[in-house]
Amino acid sequence: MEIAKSYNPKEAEENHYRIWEERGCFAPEINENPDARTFSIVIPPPNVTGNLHMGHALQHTLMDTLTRWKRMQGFRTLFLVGVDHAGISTQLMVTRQIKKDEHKTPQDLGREEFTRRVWDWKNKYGDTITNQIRREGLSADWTRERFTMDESLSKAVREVFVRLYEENWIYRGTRIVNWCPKDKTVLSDLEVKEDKKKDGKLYFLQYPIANSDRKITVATTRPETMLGDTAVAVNPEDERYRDLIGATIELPLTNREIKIIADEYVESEFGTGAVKITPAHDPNDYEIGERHNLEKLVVMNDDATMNEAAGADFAGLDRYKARDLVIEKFEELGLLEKIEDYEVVLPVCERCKTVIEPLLSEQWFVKMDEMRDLALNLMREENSPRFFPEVPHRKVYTTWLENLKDWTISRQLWWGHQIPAWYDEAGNVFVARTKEEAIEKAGSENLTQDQDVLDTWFSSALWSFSTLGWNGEVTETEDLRMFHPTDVLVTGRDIIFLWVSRMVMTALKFVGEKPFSDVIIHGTVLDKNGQRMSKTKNNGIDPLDVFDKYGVDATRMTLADSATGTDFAWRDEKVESFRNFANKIWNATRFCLLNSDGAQVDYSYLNPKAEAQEIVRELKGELNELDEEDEEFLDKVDPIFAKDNPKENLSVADRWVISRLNKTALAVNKALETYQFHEAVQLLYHFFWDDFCDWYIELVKDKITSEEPNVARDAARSRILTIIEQSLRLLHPFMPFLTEELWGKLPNVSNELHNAAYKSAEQTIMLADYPCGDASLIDERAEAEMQAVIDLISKVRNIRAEMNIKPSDKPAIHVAANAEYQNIFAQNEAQILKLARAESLNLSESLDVPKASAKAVIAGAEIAVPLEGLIDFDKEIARLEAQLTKLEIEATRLNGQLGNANFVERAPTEKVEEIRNRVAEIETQTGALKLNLEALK
RNA sequence: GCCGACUUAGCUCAGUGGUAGAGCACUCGCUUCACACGCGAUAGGUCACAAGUUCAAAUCUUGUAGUCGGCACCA
Repeated sequence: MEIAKSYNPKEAEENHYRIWEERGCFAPEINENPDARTFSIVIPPPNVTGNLHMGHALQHTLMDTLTRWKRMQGFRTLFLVGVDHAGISTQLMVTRQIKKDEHKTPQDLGREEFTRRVWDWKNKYGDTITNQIRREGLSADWTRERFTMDESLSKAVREVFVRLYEENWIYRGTRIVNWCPKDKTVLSDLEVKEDKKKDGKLYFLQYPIANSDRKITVATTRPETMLGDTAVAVNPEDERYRDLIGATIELPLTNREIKIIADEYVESEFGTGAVKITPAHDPNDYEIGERHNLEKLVVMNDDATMNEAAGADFAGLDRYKARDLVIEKFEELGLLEKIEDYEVVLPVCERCKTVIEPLLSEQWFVKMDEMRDLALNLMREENSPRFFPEVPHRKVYTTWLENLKDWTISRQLWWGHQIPAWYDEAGNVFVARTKEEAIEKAGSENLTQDQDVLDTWFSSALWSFSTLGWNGEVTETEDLRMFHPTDVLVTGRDIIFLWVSRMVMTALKFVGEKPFSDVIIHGTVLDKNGQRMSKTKNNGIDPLDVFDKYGVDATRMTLADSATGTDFAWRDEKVESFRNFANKIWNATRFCLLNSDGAQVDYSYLNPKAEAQEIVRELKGELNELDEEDEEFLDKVDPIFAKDNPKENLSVADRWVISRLNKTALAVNKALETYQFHEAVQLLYHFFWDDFCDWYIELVKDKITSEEPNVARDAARSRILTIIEQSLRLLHPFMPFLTEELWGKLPNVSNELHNAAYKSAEQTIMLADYPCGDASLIDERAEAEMQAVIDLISKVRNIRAEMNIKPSDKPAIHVAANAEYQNIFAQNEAQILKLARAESLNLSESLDVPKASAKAVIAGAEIAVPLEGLIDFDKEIARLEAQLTKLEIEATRLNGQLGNANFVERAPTEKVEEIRNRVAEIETQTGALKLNLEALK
């Protein structure tokens, strides 16, 4: 067989994905079992404008690993993918492009033409990220791919809006909102981030009191807003100002007069204890304004320039120019008391980083109190969703819900779901699913639709069920019945509020059930210095580059190897080690294939009992009353499993590796059940590399490379191939491409190895049965015996290395042990001689060797390697003393424990017994070492 | 201000009451017929610090220091 010397990921990645998709392997319909349990997962929809980043790669790896694992277990799986329309980002991107190409603004084109252009852009470039997702190997059902602007999903959005409005859970109102003057749209609280500015200033402005020569000083970080002041507030308890309450201020730079009012909100200790109140430009001032019936004077335009209400001197000025001018004028008037340096925290737009302007405006809101209670009750009553890791996310989630404010859902954009509200000429609002319905409600055809669109997250909130066909008109579909609630959501911390919580609320409200059972919150991939990756820092690592350099499988392993929920610093060395692992798997398989004549993949080489059970099943048809015909039945089975049957005739090493394999399979499944991906990765890595490659292959190498065909050789070859086949299946959810590539090269693999649900599908490892591990094949005795052999070989190798014995020199090995251990070593003599590179193995009850021997002790045996003329006595003494010291330190500690009456009395008896045994073992070994040392001195 | 997490080998990280682990890097030795992306053998840690609970603490409790995150406030 031709097989390359090293693994080339590119070829495998290009071929297999296309084939899997073409054959429909990703679609749940591939599962033929009508009673199959289902497993479903929906992707957190990335932005249609987006590019794949490491966070996606991590998230997608975890989702796909779970999906592939469940699929192999025979679940009817759905991994649903799609993208969202990313209102602001997409509109900005297309706006920029039109400006560049045609020197036009969206307004020049008009709404209809502009949205057409956005669709053009989407159709042309919108599949960038989905193609990148294919590259990752995600086993997603592309026939069910969704987009938040799809007709049915849009219909769902309108339906939800109308119903919430009808129940008064959506309302329109005038509030202080977060306004981005660059994007010219309102933003929800969650889309506003903070930016610390060390070089901020606090300005102290003096306001003259009317009919008096007194002044009151207010402190502010935004002097320009004083043009919109409609009061100054002080704390009613503040002695300094008590007599001024109710006094009139002649507001400088304006010809307005404002009052001094008293409000508990003001903290006397802060600043001057007097606060200028600008109800139209500050959320707290707005509250005070409401309490005191203050005028709400808007002095800014939507682009953060001052408007006419700010006065002729200021109208048209940018907010920062206006600030300078206000200060200049105050200085001229002698009313600028001082300017202090002050660290300010500015709210900025998450996307464009422009400083947010709090602005009084009319918007649509979702009232969150009842919505919130739906989610809180679900958590209280069913502890759902379950967060992984539970700490801290469960608490963060519930605390956030408890303090939730109403959600601003309108956006001043053209790209998105236009709000289904129409106005008649009198300004009356009619919320309806369609214009026709609105006309009917209004009794008039002269209606104009609300110009705004809905927050993208409003449509994402419906993702778990709108993607499965729910749109208000259609509320029951086969997909909903089968796949909703989904099983697990995998997402990042930053999206718990924006998306996770809102999906919970809307699913409960509209489908009457939770959207998912479990939520995995994965960690953040940091750069190698532990810094967050960001465009501004330009320290991002492009997953596509990593795929090119190390392969997709190695990248997936690297990502899956991070502890669930924990941030980790990206290290190229780590991907490299998994690239090496992939190559190791490739070469181990290659080696076995180069020696595979006469061999076949056959699970009964690992588990003869399974074959016996299979025969039992087959014979059951003939032997209806099995119990009564035991003797006759056993006669039929026994000859097949006679002692000379190669499937039955297992060596210690065979039983050892089979035990290790099954322990690994059991533990991997257990780890995946609790989303401990890194645990599974570590188990597979160490089983395959350490147990299987470093020991088992080496132990059976002579046998399987034998030129001469015989039953024992072919059995060994079959066994090793079968272990590889099992390992590839175990690894497949993590390393889909490599495992598929190799699996297809093994002799006698076919769709017969598929899970029962996929028997008639074309052969592929992704539909093979996932090994669940067989506890009955765990053989502790074989593991203990094999450990003794490994220890013996390791000690001899150690002696060889320390004593600088040339590889070509083959010393004799003398071992003193009891009959049981002698027997174990005798059974493995050939392997011991080969792996320790020794001439002979001499077993006896006690050692009788020349003084010039290197010695070692292991549990149950003493080892000596005679090294006439080769031994360096000083070095040997140092070696033995090092071993002795190690053991004595341990003995001191353990004897200390045993000497403690409280320990012996209170610790569990097994523990005490264990330590006594260990002390006895150490005594034997130290005794031997001391005698050896004596002999050398 | 409130809540929370983290601190373990040179680096990146596992490890929730019973002998401190991995990968990488380091040191030494190997062109051993699958693999130098390899094989073999070493070395390396007061588990941040302090007190407490316990027969027993990296692990539980409290405090301290440092790092980071979320929320709130920010005149």
